[in-house]
Amino acid sequence: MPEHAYHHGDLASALLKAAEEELALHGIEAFSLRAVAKRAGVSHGAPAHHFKDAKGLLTTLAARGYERLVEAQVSRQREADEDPTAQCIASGLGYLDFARANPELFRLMFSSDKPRRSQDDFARSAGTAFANLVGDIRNKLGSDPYEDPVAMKQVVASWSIVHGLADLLISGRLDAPLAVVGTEAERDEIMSEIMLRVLEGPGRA
Amino acid sequence: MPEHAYHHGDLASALLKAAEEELALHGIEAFSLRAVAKRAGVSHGAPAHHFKDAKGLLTTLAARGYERLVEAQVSRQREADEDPTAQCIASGLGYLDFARANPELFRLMFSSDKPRRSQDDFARSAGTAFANLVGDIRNKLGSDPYEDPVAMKQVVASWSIVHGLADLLISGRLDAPLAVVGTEAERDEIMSEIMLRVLEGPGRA
DNA sequence: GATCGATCTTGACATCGTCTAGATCACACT
DNA sequence: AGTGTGATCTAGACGATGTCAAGATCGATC
Repeated sequence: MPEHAYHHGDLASALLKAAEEELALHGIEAFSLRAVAKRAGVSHGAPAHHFKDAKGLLTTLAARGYERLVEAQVSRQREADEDPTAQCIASGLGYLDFARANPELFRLMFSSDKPRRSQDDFARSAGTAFANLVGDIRNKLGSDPYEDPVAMKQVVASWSIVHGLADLLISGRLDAPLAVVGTEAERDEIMSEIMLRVLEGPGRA
Repeated sequence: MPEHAYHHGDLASALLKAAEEELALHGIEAFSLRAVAKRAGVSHGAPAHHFKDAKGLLTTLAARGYERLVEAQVSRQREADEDPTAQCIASGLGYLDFARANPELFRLMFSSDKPRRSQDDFARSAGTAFANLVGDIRNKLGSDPYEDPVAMKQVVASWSIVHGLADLLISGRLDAPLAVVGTEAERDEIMSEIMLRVLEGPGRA
């Protein structure tokens, strides 16, 4: 394999890899397409042939992110009890795992308008991630959220508590409040208990 | 008052006003300092004398945002029952009001690293907002979160559910799930019930 | 073995944030 | 009252950015 093949062979994935490294290093707000090209060892105009523009590249990167988000959730679910409630909690913990491991990618996926949400790969990946959440809630409640408004409200509530925890966590805003927490297991325990409050549904009060 | 005074008189606040308009129009990711200067009717170099750089301007803008966030919360609290739990709910609804009314400013405040969080005005304003939350929880639980870990956990949980709802709301991700919701009162009712689950603390399950 | 399309390079352009030097004005001091 | 001094704003420059257009290079196919 020549050191500098004119045709890279698999520049698309090389660019995605370089883009993620750049993203993790400098964040979405300092993201530079030219820096990505340089990191991949190609000229600044090369990416245009594989991704229409910077948004195209970032959209696909975000789409891959949703796939890995689901993987992180499923990974937790495999280790958890098969009880529907435990599965929901595990899914939430996986969501937090992913956010903590890939904070800038998480921001790109949820708090940026660079990705084109209507683009095929993004819509599909984000769609399956949401479908999984809906499925978990259906398993727990025994009713389809698309038919039962109460179940859909549970979807909204569950997503919101997990997403809120994730977003505040990666922005460092829970550092001080959670300063006491020592081990990771302790943190998981706290997060689980908080998510459980929402999962238990409307209180009797 | 001359049409074009060489010395503007109050350029600092004129720039903040122009910056907020630009922010609301194009979002933080397409924010341009030169566009702000043009909107304020001054040269592109003028802002530098009042704010060190773009981050300086955006930091102060975010700081003002926190003050208005608190105002929105207090406004809801005044209309609510004086019961501590109702006050917490009202504060959350004010948080949602603010996010929906100023989505891009909200993003700047919580999901951007442009603001310098250590800058005086930002730290102070954000600190007050957080202190209010801590105060509301203390009123409800009767114990100081800074001394009682259980109360601090309640702070984390309450902030997270409200913030998660707000962030997902302004990104449009709850549009489909909440499509059924008709009136604003209905939406408030749903949001209140969800927040109440977290406020009621650990379930008995 | 020539051709054609896909891939990549190179250079150009407008726009961006920031720096510097200079113009202009308000205000205080003599 | 006149002067100058500092604060305020303008104007031009620089490097960096995303995107576009034109050209060079390679692989595959006929």
